[in-house]
Amino acid sequence: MADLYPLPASPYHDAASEHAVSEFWRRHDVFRRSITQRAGCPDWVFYEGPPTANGRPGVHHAMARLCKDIICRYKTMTGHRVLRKAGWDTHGLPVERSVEKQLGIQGAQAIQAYGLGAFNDKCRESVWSCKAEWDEFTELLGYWIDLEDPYITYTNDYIESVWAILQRFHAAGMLYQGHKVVPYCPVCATPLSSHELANSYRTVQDPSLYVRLQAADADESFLTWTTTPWTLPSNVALAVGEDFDYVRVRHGGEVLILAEARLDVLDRERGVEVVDRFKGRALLGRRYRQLLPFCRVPAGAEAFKVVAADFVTLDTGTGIVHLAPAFGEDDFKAGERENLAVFKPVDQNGEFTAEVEPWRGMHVKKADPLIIRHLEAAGQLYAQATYRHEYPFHDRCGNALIYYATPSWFIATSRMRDQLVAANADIVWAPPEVGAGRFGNWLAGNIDWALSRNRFWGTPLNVWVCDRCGRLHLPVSRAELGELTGRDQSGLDLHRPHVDAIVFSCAAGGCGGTMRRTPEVIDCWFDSGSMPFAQYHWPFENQELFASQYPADFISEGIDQTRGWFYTMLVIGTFLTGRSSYKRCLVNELVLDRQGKKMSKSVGNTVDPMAIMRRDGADPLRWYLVTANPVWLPTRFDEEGIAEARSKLLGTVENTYKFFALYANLDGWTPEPARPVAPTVLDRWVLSRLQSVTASVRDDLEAMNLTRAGRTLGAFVCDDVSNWYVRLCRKRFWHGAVDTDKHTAYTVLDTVLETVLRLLAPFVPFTAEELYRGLRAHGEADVSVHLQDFPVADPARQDADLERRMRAAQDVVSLGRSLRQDTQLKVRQPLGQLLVHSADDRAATLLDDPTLVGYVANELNVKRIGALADPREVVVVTARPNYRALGPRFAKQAPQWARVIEAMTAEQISRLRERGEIALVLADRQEVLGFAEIQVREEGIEPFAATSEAGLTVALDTTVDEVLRAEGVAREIINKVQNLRKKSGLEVSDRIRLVIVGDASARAAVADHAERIRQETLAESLAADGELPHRDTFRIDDSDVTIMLARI
RNA sequence: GGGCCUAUAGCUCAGUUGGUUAGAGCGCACGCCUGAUAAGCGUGAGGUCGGAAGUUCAAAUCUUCCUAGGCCCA
Repeated sequence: MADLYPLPASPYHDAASEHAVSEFWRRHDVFRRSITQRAGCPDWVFYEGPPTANGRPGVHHAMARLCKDIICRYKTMTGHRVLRKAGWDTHGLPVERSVEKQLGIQGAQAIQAYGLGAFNDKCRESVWSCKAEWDEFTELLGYWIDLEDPYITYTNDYIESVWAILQRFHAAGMLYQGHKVVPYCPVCATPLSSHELANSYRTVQDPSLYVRLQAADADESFLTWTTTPWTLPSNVALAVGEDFDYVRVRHGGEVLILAEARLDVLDRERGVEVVDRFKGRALLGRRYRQLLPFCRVPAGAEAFKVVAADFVTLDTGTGIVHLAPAFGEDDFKAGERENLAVFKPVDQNGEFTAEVEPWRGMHVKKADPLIIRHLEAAGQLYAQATYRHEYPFHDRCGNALIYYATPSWFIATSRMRDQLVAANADIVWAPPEVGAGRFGNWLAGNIDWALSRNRFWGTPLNVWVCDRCGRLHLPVSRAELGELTGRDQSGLDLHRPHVDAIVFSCAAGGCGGTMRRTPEVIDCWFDSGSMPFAQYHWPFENQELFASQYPADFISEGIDQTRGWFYTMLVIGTFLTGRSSYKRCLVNELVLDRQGKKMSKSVGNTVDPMAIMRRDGADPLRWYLVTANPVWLPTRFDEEGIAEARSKLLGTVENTYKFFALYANLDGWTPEPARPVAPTVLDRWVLSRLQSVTASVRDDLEAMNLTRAGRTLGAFVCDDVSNWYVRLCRKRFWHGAVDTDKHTAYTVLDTVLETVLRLLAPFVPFTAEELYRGLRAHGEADVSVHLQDFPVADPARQDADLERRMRAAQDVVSLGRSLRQDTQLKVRQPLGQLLVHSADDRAATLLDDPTLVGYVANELNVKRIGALADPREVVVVTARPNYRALGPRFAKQAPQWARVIEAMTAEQISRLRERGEIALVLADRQEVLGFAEIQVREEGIEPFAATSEAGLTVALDTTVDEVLRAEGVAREIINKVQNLRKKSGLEVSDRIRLVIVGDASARAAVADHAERIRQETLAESLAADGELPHRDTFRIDDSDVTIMLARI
């Protein structure tokens, strides 16, 4: 017959036991039912931030998904319907990259040559290259997400939603074309995104020029500095720091202007005479002559003047920075602000255009030496040297990148700044500083969103431009394209190159032009930020579903999403609905290696979560990641921590279940709610703790503090349930019939286990499920902990006073053990008495409770526990100041009063003890002090050993008289016999014959306790001499005792 | 260079509104239990709280600066 309460499948937690749980979930459709059974309940809306399936899942994904999973499972159990639609981010450069690698080609031209259609087809496949691994990852981790019906950003429906959103931005006048300075590879003729630059910096020597620019209105020159001579023909302004100090110096035969802090760059030998000193702001608006007069200033633009900029530093150069807006982002922004001309005499291959006549057709870097020579000849070069610095290179072709202004489409998000800041104020952030700090600062300094990418695999920018009148039109669907072109476009793939071929005539009256699509694709962050809308094909379908699922109650991602998904979600949601698309956001930090270094493939310190989960299962990893460190702090990943999670939490909870199952199976016990119970103080205590823990865990989960919730729960399971309750209750399960007390014990332990498993379910869903089913299924096929409600604390069962008393009992035990350790009196040696005292009522209430006293006496092996009426009897008392009370009362005098307290005599202390207060004098001042100001400490005197902690004093009578000694020896002998039995390979139930040979005192001890020795060692006979096969000799209480035994 | 975060025992982390005796787990040492046993329990050693200055009667805690690490952005 099968056990009523089956034991876990594996002796200890591993992947196999979890696999069985997974199978159960699949067979009984538990995930789906956990949602459908909450139909009609309030929605708790969750949005999945889409991962890309063409990279392998890493341990940081495990962290992020855990945060989502725990909250979603919790909310489901608290009676919400939590739809969890999966999503996949499928567009973007990483996908293109991997396909280029796979095809062995690189660069825009190579892709064009390969064929855009074929290339994008490859991208579409490549997106799923790691799909199988992701599926396994999701399954192994126990991450419950609806993979059947995910949103996929490359589908036509999704693209239509994105288009519809962008069209609205356009309709609101928020879309415009401008310029953006981007890192650019002139050899590959391709712009790079800034994150592609991350690892491409190298230290190089570049020319470093000091150049003089002749002032237009005086016989003096501005001295500037550059490491990119080729940008000098494009110079349109000089930037200074408004608040920096600048000087005019007579130097050789000339007058130069530069920052005072940079005077060192001048050649001292030519003489340096400072003739004037002023702030940078005095220079603003000054004009100078164009250095290399190749480019013309277009009408309406400014050029060749001094402007202010906050990026000017005094670390290098002259404090006067040369600006070429086409070739530097700072320069470009300053240029926009100051309405400066943009000279861009460099073509897309990085070669000078015809404007720069002397060097036209020459690659800019190659022209550097020629430019230097030219300046030298013209007397404009003050000095030259070389400069070592970091400069970016294209990691594909190895060529130096240049910063280069390219046309780009923007969304004018800076106009929404106030709205964005207001919407952010409504978001609950965990931890709060992310919202207030990093994210808030970023919003406050919001700049327009550069939306377009000159790439291939992405949502095409749905901007069609008339080639005659320049009018824009943004179609939003295949249907609209059909109308515009007069052809059925329902089968059209909304990707390049197919959409590139779509042209239609301009609708503007009498224009007659042709509208063609602008070639860019959209930043894939716009895709993912559109997901609240696009996942339901809004606004074309599912209006009601959308309305019920907007905004999200909860999202959770890594901190790296601050300016990624968190931002794009906020912008798009706020623009379309006036509010953020998410109400709460739980942020998780990176997972670092053991040394606190970032994990990276090249360093080889990555951790493979799959390998861990395939071996140990997911629950140890889950528990470790959540409880090791607050999820929003960087976690140093330590595999030993996983083993600890397994042995500590999972091992303990499983062991507690096994303990219960062992006896409940023997007794055939099942819950009988109607049968009367008689709870002991221990029962009431553990149930009270259970309520307190439940309340605390709920509070923490509501506040998205997963770590504290987990730690509270773990401490309860290990310390309170297993280590104290079960330990002290074991005997209740031993004796025969199921009487009221035994039934009560079963009922309480069953309740505690059942509740704990529901509390644990969101954190360790496999273990909780396996044990919960063991406890409750009884052959019913589809019982699942994940279909239950999350526990609610019952204040009626909470007893704060009892918890406090029990705490005191635990403290007394701990102090008593400490005393035994100090005095070398092992617990096996019985002692006569233990005395307890506390300034408050803890000792008294503890002593009033005979059950608690019994536990303590048993744990400490003492015959009697009593009150320590007058601590002076057994202890030396000292008074210690309590600064917490003294400080506010005496302020500066506090340390002096502290010294008065420390000097109190024994008489004074006992007077304080008796009356609760005492008058003390400092200088001429007399004050009445009480226990609030004075703490009394005790230390033992013979024969008592005493110690105190937190106002609780314990004194142990160390007297060992003949009776106690004999009992101690007897217990020692029992212990040795048991060890010898075990060593000799006997079964626990084997009966034995026993011979104990020792000196007179040992014989006396054995004689006194013969009955007990026989009973505990299962000895049929006990003799003082003889020969038996198994023997050993021990040193007990300073004499040799030989023990022999034989199995009967 | 800027913003945000972190630094406490050998390791991983707690430490409430400032209160003088800074805690836990692991590891280590010693010991206990042997009727939850491929388990369980206890005790102990170990810290000038990253560094420096300041505020205060009192600083791990508040302020400033510095150092190291992380994330994001230039």
